[in-house]
Amino acid sequence: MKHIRENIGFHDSQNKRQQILEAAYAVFSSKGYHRATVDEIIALADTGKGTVYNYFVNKEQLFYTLIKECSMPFQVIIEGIVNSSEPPLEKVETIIKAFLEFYAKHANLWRVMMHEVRGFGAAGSSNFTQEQLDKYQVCFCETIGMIEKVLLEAQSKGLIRESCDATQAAHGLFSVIVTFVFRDFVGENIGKTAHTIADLFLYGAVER
Amino acid sequence: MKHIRENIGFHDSQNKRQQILEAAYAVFSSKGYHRATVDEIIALADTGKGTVYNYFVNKEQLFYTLIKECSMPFQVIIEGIVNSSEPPLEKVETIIKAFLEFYAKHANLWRVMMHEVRGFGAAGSSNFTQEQLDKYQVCFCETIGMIEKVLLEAQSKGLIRESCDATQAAHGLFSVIVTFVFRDFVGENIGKTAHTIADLFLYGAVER
Amino acid sequence: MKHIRENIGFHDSQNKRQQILEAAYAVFSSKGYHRATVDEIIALADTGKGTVYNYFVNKEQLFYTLIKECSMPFQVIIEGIVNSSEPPLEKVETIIKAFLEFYAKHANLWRVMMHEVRGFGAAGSSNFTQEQLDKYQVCFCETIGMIEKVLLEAQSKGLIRESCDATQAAHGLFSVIVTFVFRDFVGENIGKTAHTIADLFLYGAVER
Amino acid sequence: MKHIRENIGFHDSQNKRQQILEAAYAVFSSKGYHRATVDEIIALADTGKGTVYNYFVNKEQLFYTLIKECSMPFQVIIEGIVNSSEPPLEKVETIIKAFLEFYAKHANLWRVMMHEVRGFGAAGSSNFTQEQLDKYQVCFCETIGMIEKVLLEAQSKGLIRESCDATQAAHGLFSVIVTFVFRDFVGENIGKTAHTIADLFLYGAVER
DNA sequence: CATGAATGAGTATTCATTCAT
DNA sequence: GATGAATGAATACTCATTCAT
Repeated sequence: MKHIRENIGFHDSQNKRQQILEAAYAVFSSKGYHRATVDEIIALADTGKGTVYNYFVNKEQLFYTLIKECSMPFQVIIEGIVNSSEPPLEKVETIIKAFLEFYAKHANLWRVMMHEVRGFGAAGSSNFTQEQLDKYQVCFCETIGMIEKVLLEAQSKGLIRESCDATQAAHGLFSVIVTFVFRDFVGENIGKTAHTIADLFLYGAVER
Repeated sequence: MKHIRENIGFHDSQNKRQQILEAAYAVFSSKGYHRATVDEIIALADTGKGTVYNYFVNKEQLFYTLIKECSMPFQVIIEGIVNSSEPPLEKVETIIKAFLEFYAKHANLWRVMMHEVRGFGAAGSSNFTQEQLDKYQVCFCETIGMIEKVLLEAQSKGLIRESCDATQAAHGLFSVIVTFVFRDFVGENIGKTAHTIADLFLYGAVER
Repeated sequence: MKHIRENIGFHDSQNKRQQILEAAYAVFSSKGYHRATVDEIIALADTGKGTVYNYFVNKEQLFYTLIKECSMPFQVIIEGIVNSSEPPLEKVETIIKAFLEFYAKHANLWRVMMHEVRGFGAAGSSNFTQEQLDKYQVCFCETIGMIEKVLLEAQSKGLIRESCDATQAAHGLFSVIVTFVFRDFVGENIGKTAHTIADLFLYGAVER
Repeated sequence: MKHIRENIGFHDSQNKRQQILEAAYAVFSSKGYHRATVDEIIALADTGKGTVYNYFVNKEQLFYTLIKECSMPFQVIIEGIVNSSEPPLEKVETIIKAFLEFYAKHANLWRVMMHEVRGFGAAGSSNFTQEQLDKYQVCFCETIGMIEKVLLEAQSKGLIRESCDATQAAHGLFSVIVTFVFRDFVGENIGKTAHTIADLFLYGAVER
C-alpha cells in the first residue's frame, strides 16, 4: 500500500513538472520565446500559474531547463561518436547524421533558442542578460566543438588539408546542417542527406 | 520665392523620412526588432511620434522599408556579377566576396532581420504575419537564387558535379557566408576570406 | 512508555507552535507585516507550511497572537504600578519607565503593529478588517488608559491641574514615549530618560 | 484664437496631470500606499493607464509628487513663522497651530506617508529603497527642524530651560501634535487646541 | 498532527498606435 | 505635414491559503 501511494505521489508531482515542460516545449517551439506566454503554457499543461513558479524560478529558467533536457542525451551520443574508433572521414559523416537526427527532432525549439542567443553580440539586445546568453552559447558551442574535434583528428592523421581551419570549417559545417534542417532539405532518408553534406564538404563541388 | 519654400518643404519632408530611417537603422541594428522602441527611434531622429506614422504605416513596415532600401543596391551588384562574362568558377569567388562585403557592412541589421524571419514556418510565431514573413523571405531567397544561378552556369559548363544539387549547395554556401560574418571569421582582408570559402566549397576539405 | 510518547507529542506540538511564534516574531519585526511571508516564517521555524495553518487560522491571526502574547505580561506589570501605593507624581515616572522598558524591548514588532493599525479609521485601508483593527486598538488603548488612570489619581489629589484633560495628556505622553523609543532617544540609562520625560511633562519647558 | 487653443491645450494636459494627482490623493489617503492600485486611481481620474506613466515614472514617484506638492506651501508658511519677530514663547504656540492646520488638512495622506517611512530603520522592510525612504524622511525631518529652531531661539533668550534637549523636545512636541490630529482631539477651534498643547508643553501638568 | 504541492487572484508596467490641434 | 498627449491591451510574477496524503 505504502509504496503505491508514494509512487502515486511521486508521479503526481513529477507529472506536474513534466506536464509543464511538455506544454512549454510545445508553446516555445511554435511561438518563440517572447510570444510564448506563461498563460498559454499553463492552459496547455492544465495547471495553475503558481505551480509553474514552484518548479521553475521564471520563464527564462523554464526555457533553459527545456533546452538542457533536450540536449543532454544528444551530448552523450556525439561524445560517443567522437571517442569511437571509426575512421576519421567516416566519423565526419556519422556525426553529421547524428546532428541531422537531433536537429530534425527538435528543429522548432532549437530554431527559437538560436533566435534568442545566436550571433547577438551586443548585450541588452535580447531580453536575456549576457550571463544567461552565455549559458545557451555554451550549449551549442560545445556541440560545434565536437565537430571540430573530429576534424582535428582527421587533420592530425593527414586526411584533411592543413590549410583548412578546423574551427571555421566546424562552424561552416554546422551552419550547413542547420540550414538543411530549417530549409527542409532533409528527406526521409537522413543517412543519404548526411552523405550528401559530407561528400560536398570533403570532396568539394568541382567536377574532376 | 514659392518654389524655394516648396523645395524647403520638400527637403524637409524627405529629411524627416531620412532621419527616421537612419535612426531606425541604428536602433534596430543595436536592439533587435522587439526591443527597439518607436520612442527611441524618434528621440534619435529628433522628430515627433506622429511623424513616423505619417511616413510608415507601422513599426513593421518601417523595418521592412529599411531592409528593402539596404538590399536594393546589393541586388544590383550581384546581378551585375551573375551576368558578367567572368569564368564560372571565378565568378563563385567573386559573388562570395560581394556577399561578404554586403553582410559585413549590414551585419547587425541583417542579423536582426534573420532573427525575425528565418526558419519561422508557422505564422503567429513572430509578431509578423505569414504574409509579412514571406516578403522578407523573398528578400534573401532571391539573393540565394543568384548564387544558385552561378552554380547552375558552372554546372552547365561541366565545371561542377552533376551530383551536386544547386539549390542545396547555394543554401549551404549562403549559410557558410553568413556564419563567417556573424562569427567574425572575416578578417580585414575580405578577398582572402572569400578565397578560403570558395576553395573549401569547390575543392573540399580532404588532403590530396 | 505511552505517557512519555504523549508527552513528547505534546511537547512537540507546543514546540512547533512556539517555533512558529518565535520565527514570526523575528520576521514580522524585521520585515513588517506585508513583506513578511509565510514562506520565510516556516523556513526560520523549520516547519511545514500547513503546520502554521493548524495552529493559526491565517497570517493576521498569527500576528495578533504574537502581539497579544507580548503585551500580556506588560499589562500585568503596569496594572501593578497603577494599583500601587506610590505617590501619584512618582507613579507617573515609574509608569513611563515601564513603558520605555517594554517598548524598547519590542520596539520593532510594535513599530510594525502601529504601522498597520494606528490611526487607520477607514476599514479596507489596510489588509485588516475594521473588526481586526479594533482588536489591536484595544491593545494599546488599554495601556494608554493606564496612564490616564494615574493622571486622574494625581488630579483627584490636586497634584495636576484641572485644566489638563487626562485623556489627551495620556495620549500625548504615550506618543512622546513611543517617539523616544523609535527615534532612539533612549540611552542605556532608561531611568534617566524616564525622568527627563516625566520632568518635561510635569513641569514644562519654561525656565523659572 | 491661437492663444485660446493653446490655453485649452495647456489646460487639457495639465488637467490630466491634475486629475491623476487628485485621484491619487484620494486613493492613497483612504487605502494607504500598498492597497492603493493604479487601476483604482485611473478609474477615479477617468484616464487611461498609460497616461499615468506619461506624467509619473511609477507609482512611488506619483506618491512622492503628491507628498511634495502638499508640503511645499506648508514649508513656506512655517519658515515665515520661524523667521518672524514674534516673541519666542508665542512663536511656539503659533507654529503648533500651523502644524495642526496642515496636519488636520492632510491627515490621511500624511498618516499613509508616515506609515511607509517613519521609524523604519531596517532597509528592505518596506517596499521602498533606502534612497527613496530618505527623500521622505527629509520631508518631515525638515519640519521638525523648524520646531527645534524655535525652541533653540527661546532657549538662547533664556526662556526655556537649558536642561531641555531641543531636538528631543521638538520630536516630542511633533509627536503630540500628530497624535492630537490622528486621535481627533482637534476640535473646531484649532487655536484653542494649539494653546492647550503649548500650555502643557511650556508649563507642565503640575498644579502650582 | 505534519506536510508541501497546487492554486489563482491580484498588480505594476510597457509600448505601438491614434487623433485632435 | 508635424506633433505628442492619451490610450489600453498584454504579461510575468507573488504569496496566502487549501487539502490530500
